[in-house]
Amino acid sequence: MTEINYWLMKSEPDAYSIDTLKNDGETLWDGIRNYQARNFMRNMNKGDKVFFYHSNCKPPGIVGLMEVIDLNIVDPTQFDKDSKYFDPRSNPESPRWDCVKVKYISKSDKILSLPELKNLFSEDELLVVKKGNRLSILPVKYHVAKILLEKI
DNA sequence: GCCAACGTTGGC
DNA sequence: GCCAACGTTGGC
Repeated sequence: MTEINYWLMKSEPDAYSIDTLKNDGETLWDGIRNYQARNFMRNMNKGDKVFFYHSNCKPPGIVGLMEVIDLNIVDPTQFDKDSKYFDPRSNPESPRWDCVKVKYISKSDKILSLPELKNLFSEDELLVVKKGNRLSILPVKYHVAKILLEKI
């Protein structure tokens, strides 16, 4: 019996938006080049739910929900010289970066904006409301996730 | 192992 | 555009 956990993953809508995911159906969450964020992905299980967060836009906030459907996938962009995520220090024998595959579940009727999230949760409850937090993948506590699921 | 310089993220 | 936060790099 594998535990279902909850996460939040950020993407700039100009780069990859909830609408793009809705259209694609599923996608590889590649291009993560931060060890902490990568390690969170390594802790994911199939069936985990992920809140999709639009960052670096107005307003930033949660815009939908997705689900983890595949694990431990070698990130192909690290070997692609034409990719902005190319990593010359990674090699195929021991890939440095991996990722998960997610599928679209739902898009919110209305964005749950960062100011609203700050009203609902403290920094300790939900890391994304913490000032200066740059991590693009964050765990979400169960009791927080339950509240979020009712609001998106 | 320390730390200064530098780069990136992302809200405002 | 500014800047706070903080990860990464490289010299020593």
